[in-house]
Amino acid sequence: MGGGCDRVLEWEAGLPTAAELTPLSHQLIPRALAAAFRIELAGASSDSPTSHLSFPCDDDDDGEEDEEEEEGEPEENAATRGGGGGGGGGKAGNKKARMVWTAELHRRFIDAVARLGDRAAVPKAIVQVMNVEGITREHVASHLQKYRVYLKRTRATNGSVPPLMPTTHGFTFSPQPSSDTSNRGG
DNA sequence: TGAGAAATAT
DNA sequence: AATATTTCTC
Repeated sequence: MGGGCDRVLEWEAGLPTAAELTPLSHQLIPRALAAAFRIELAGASSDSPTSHLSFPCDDDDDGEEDEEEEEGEPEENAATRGGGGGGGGGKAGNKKARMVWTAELHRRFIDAVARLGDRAAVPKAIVQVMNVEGITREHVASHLQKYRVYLKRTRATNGSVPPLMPTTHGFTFSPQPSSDTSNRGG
């Protein structure tokens, strides 16, 4: 089964292009880091303009237990999906619904945080580098808490055993920032 | 205004 | 339990 340690960022193609990163480099990201991206992106010259991920929102007014799915919209998690995702039929203009943090969304989140670094891993920046449609600062802010709490928990108990997350999402992210790791300087 | 954390609500 | 919302502080 292929697999093993697949740290291959397949969604790498969905990363924001230089044009989108440029505005970020204004002050959010250290120039050295931003510059590194430019090099990568420049050399990659990948297609995929911008894959917009969106959450499978289902408006449910009364929301207490019991929920039925009538719409013909198959619950398609953006996860395990390359770009297609909501681009196909999902039309924007969704209402507010509970955000479903799929593994894919997590990846964007984790990766965004990793790229920015503890220094700039703020909701505002994360939201931007994730480039997920419909996501808000509050969304990531809320999850950021969970994420941080999770880290604290794992670190507090033991700094190396719990590779798995007690959730259905599976927070399996490697401590490795990435191959580029251009955080040099200083 | 924006982020971080805790409490709190659904 | 997971996510959202609110409250408070910096």
